[in-house]
Amino acid sequence: MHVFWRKGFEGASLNDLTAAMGIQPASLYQAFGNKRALFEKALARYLAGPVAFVHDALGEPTAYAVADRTLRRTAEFLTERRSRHGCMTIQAALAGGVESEPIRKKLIALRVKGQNDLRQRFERAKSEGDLPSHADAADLASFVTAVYQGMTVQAINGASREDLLRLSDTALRIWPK
Amino acid sequence: MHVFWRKGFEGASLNDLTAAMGIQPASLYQAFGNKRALFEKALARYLAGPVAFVHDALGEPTAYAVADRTLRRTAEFLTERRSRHGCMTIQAALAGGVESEPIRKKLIALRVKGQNDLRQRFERAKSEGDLPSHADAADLASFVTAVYQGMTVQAINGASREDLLRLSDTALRIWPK
DNA sequence: ATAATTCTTTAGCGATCACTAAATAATTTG
DNA sequence: CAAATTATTTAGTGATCGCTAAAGAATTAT
Repeated sequence: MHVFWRKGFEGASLNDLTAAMGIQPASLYQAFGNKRALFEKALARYLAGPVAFVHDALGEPTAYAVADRTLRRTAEFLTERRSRHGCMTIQAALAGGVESEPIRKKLIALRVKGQNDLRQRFERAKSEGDLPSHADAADLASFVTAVYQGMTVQAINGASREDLLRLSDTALRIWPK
Repeated sequence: MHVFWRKGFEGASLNDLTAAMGIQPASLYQAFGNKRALFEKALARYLAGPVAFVHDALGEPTAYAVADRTLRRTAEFLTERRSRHGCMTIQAALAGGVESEPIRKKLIALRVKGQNDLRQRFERAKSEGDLPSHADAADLASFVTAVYQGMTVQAINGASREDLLRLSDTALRIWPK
């Protein structure tokens, strides 16, 4: 997971992977089938572990709390030592050759799903009167997601935790009252 | 430029490049030296052409107009057919192996510079009374940049021009008056 | 026109890519 | 315990990677 996280799908060679796992190529293939299947296992582990907070944040009581918690935790997460090189779902395969296209499509679906989850949560917030009726759930979801994604790039650029937390605060100033 | 733009630095093979240019590998090396030098030429052309509007927008008379123009033109740019696969400065080399590290560093420097240019423009706006004194130029620059970067990811995800223009509008609601 | 120079092609370099057959070692089963 | 199964290592596969020497073709300079 860490090798794919740092180097991306194409950038992580089998040599990198087997060295990190302390096994030989044939063992890797016997256990996982191929590089893509291994990546998907690693991705599942990544989603269930390091970035589970994104899903957890949906449980906050209000839409604002959801957005606030998501962005704040993201800022903290991206400035942990292990994730200074960004978010795996974004940078593991943004661009690449044809052989990584299935991976790119999978990551796109994942990102779209995250944005949809947020939209649905905000729609619920509207029906609960927690967001004003003039607020647009899809727009807010797109916005929070964009800030989240921009944070990843800026973390790779070397931004500090304070930088990203301030970015989070700035972004939340748009919140409809 | 288009091959690197679509596939990234590592994802673009010499075969892809020579095929697109209609020449043989040895001609490419005689003309450019190596793959990295060719990438840097293509990157320079990209900056001077397709995304020159980012620099141009700094010439707008007010800070708000700068931000508005930047985000709006970005939304339009990212939904042109040729750039549906994102912005080259972001996705050409976010992650990768050690051999692409100089490219990644170059792109990081470029993104940081863009953010700095924006910050300086906003500082000028403060001194011109065009932004309130309580506004933080660095925070606004980080914010506009993050939205710009998030837009790129969402364009790759398949967002429509209307989606991105609404995102631009939503983001500008934070603007300090 | 001839010589010098530049560019392009042909052909192939060593290295690394993802991946695997066959043999060996370890473990589990009866 | 022996037999069957599973896992690991050894040693390599063909394909592709970025790149280049040498020869031929085109262009430029004299």
